[in-house]
Amino acid sequence: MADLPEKRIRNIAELAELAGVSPGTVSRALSGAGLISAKTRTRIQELAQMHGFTPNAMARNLRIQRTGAIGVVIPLGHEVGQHISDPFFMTMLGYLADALTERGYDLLLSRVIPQGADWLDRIVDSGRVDGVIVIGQSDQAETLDRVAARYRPLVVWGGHVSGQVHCSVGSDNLLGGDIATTHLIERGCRHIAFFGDARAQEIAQRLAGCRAAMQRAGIADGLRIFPAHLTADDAHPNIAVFLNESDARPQGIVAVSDVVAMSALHALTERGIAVPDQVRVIGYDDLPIAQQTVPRLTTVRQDFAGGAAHLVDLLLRRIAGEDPGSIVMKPDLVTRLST
Amino acid sequence: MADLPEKRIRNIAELAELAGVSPGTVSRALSGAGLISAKTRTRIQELAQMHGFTPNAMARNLRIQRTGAIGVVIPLGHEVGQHISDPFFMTMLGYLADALTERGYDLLLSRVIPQGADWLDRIVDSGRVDGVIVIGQSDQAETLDRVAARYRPLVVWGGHVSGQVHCSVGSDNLLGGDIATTHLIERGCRHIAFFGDARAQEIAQRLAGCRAAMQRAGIADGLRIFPAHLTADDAHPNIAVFLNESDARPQGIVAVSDVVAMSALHALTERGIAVPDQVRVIGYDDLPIAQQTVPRLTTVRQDFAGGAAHLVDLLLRRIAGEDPGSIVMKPDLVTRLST
DNA sequence: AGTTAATTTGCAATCGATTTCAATTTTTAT
DNA sequence: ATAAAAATTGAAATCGATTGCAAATTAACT
Repeated sequence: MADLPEKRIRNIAELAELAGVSPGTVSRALSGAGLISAKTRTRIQELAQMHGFTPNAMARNLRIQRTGAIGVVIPLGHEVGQHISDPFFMTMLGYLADALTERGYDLLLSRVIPQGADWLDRIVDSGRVDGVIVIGQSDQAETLDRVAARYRPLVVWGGHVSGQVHCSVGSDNLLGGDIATTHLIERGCRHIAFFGDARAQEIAQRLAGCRAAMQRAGIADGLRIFPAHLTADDAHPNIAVFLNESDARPQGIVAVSDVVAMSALHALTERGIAVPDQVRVIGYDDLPIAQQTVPRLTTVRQDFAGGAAHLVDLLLRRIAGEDPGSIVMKPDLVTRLST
Repeated sequence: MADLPEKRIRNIAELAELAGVSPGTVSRALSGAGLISAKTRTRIQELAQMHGFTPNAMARNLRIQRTGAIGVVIPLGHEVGQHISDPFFMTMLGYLADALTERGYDLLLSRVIPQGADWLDRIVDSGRVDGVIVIGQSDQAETLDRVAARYRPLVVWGGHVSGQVHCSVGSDNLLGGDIATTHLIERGCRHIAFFGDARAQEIAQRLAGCRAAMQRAGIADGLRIFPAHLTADDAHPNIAVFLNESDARPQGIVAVSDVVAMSALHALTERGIAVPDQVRVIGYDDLPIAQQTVPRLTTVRQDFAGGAAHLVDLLLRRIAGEDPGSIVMKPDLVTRLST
């Protein structure tokens, strides 16, 4: 009777029959803890293993009323119609996937173009996830606040503003913008260009930090703003146009991300403008690519690993019924060769 | 009776009671098609909308025996212990997410370090997905074949070898390696270095193409191989070491990805070696960053958008019971300034 | 109007695992 | 050896939506 083609076990009841016990006992044996004798437990577990049987996840989910999955949402926001190729998302997603897997959750990915009022409601009410992490606030602060008011297991990667309803984890963007700008000022820049689309909340905060630093240095009117988009393909030509138009070329550029900074570096190099000698460039994020640019990029570092861990931690605590507040982390300056 | 705080509708039965019909009727009304009169259908749909009711997805899944989710697996393979920051994955993931969403499926993301024999079995048998897409074969061809033999809704992004059991979509890596190498040869290179870890199947194929091209040109012994890892952070220092050690500096570098090419560019630039004048560099993939390097990167283009569409298409056809074969796409040469 | 055909609707079984409560077995103590 | 306590096991209800079949309603046709 060695290994005849035994018929496949499809559910707990069949395994129970095979083992000569009740379905309830099999359930207890396979679901880890529970009141059951050690011998039957191991006997049934071995039987299950031998038949390659795994209890049906859907039935389990229905019964215990949880899906075991967390929705991770990447809103394309003000970038409508563009593909996100930013390594930022992959970096964040990677850390989140690790943190969630470690806690026994699956990751359900949604990329959405937030339009209409109910893009987030649809995800939250889908009944397919136990909680939702939104990566980036984009220009959707109201929507986030509205949904957060009625749906508790929701956390957002992004900045914090006073009075905000939703729970967020992110670095201090105001401080980050300030750090970047102050660094350029210390390097002697008095005309500075800010590259970034301030419609997104986090970016507006960085711009505010930038303004504050300029003001403090008494050179508030040395600031020019260029609303660069975030995608690499898009940023570059626009930046080229900007550098051509620009009557007074800036001495320093505060870029809203490493990707935008990279575009700027590229546009500058192409024109034969030396970095950092003629123009200094500072990025934001400190993604792996920041070490690969020529020259290597000075940037404001965000702790993604820590941030992802916090996101997951806060979310699980919210699922458990607690009500933890937002977290604001301090960004660091990483000095390399572009300034 | 305007909008009193009506008690929340939790399931189809409650809605049915409220509407004065049976649960079955409500189900038919909400699930689109079915035998039901137009009036009751709209009446019940409006009622549902007004109460913000969505039928429970888990119960539905259990009953109709499908999850509505597709598992997308990123195996870290021979890159054990490293974080994948390669924009390649985000690019692919983005296209897949779009294609799946369009077809009404969710995307369940898993990043796994393939170890032990059953990493893929666990995902496939989890009962949480209706099918699985694996991004990249890494060095796991046997595992993929073994699982594919028993689990039909499985497709893999990667190369095709004759006799392969699993269904794959990818570009012709042999041809791609050949194209890249031939291009360098045409530019006058006779000493060529291949940067890539040939333990991964796809990369081994590219290397074979590279060899073939060298052979054809009668310069088979001008090839040196450097097993660069794929992650940007890792590649660079190793490449630096290689360039130092290398007794005879290559005239051309075939990099296994744009990210590795970028590292090579960086290492070369840092040493003051001019690209393309002293060393020519060609990448692979044609990711957005290939246009952002200095100098802009010549590369072998893979059609990710088309590939993702094919992956999803083949998978859904397999789920439907068909048995479509693998797809091999032709890669293109994109000539820019690094060669 | 009367009869048959065509639509709608309701009833109840079903998907598969979990879990309460009661019944049974085993263990412990006297 | 016997009673009481503790530990296992089984029976059956439950999670919430779907769907085959039968009943009831409406439409169609002569």
